[in-house]
Amino acid sequence: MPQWSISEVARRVGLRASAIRYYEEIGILERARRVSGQRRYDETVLYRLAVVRRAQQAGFTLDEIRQLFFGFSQSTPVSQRWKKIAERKIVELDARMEQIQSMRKLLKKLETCCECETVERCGAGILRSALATSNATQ
Amino acid sequence: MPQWSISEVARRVGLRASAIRYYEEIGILERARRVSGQRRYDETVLYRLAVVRRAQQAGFTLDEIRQLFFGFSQSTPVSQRWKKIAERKIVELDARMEQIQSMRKLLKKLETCCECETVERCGAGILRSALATSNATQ
DNA sequence: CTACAACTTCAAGTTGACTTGAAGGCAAGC
DNA sequence: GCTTGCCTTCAAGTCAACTTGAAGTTGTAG
Repeated sequence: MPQWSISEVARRVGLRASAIRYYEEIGILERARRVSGQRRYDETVLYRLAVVRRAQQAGFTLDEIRQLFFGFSQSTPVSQRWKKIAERKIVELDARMEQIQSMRKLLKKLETCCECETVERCGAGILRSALATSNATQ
Repeated sequence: MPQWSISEVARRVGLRASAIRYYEEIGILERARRVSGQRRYDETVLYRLAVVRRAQQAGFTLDEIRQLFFGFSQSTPVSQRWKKIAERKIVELDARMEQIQSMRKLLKKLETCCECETVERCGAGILRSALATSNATQ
């Protein structure tokens, strides 16, 4: 069983030690055990941080991450609460994907055609398509 | 030709007036003409703000938006510079899409199966898949 | 003339996710 | 015993993207 210091963990996952301390402070990581005052970690922290990173990349806030993944460890097993949050989040993710898709199209179009010193024209297109697909977001 | 006040524009696009002033301040919007000190807009501002919103939803910072869309209006027509930024951005968007996909899968899996009081196990899965698909991001 | 709503500018505050800095603790090497 | 390096805590700073507040201006309605 390896016992890593905070800076070793930081190096392994590509974070700063300060970020890991911060995660502990806000409850994303549980309080690490200490050896003469210093934090010691084993490999489970790597997995936990992998989940955190993925979730962040997908647009979750740290608060949401704590709720979704670490909010109710012992009490609730899978729970309705979790399911609801997850479902809502999946809808959000789908929306984000569409937005990104549409931005990608716009970039591609501007990249190839392009009478695009008039970004306003593209804006008109966006407005039209936004109206066309109904006003989905917000 | 309609001439809107700042709060009318704000209402139409779903922003606060303060946000529109801020956009002018940082150069996302060009300085609006004034009638006795007050800003007046026509419809082109709607298009511009539509582009801005879409870009934001796709994860662009205001700084990037200014560079990409409004950074070099008169000087460069479509320019290499633009193309490079756009290409880089498209790659980024693709990466974001994949991350979101993978998060979606994770949520779905946790939602349906689920021996998931051990989020760490899922973390192990993520780490494996991250290694599998080569360490793409950062 | 006064009141009022809607605007103006400018400075300072807010939120999320950290980082940086100060002041100090502990173990290893010389 | 002293220096060095890595660690600790706690408070304050940073950045983006705005928002809020204060103090003042303008045009209209009564």
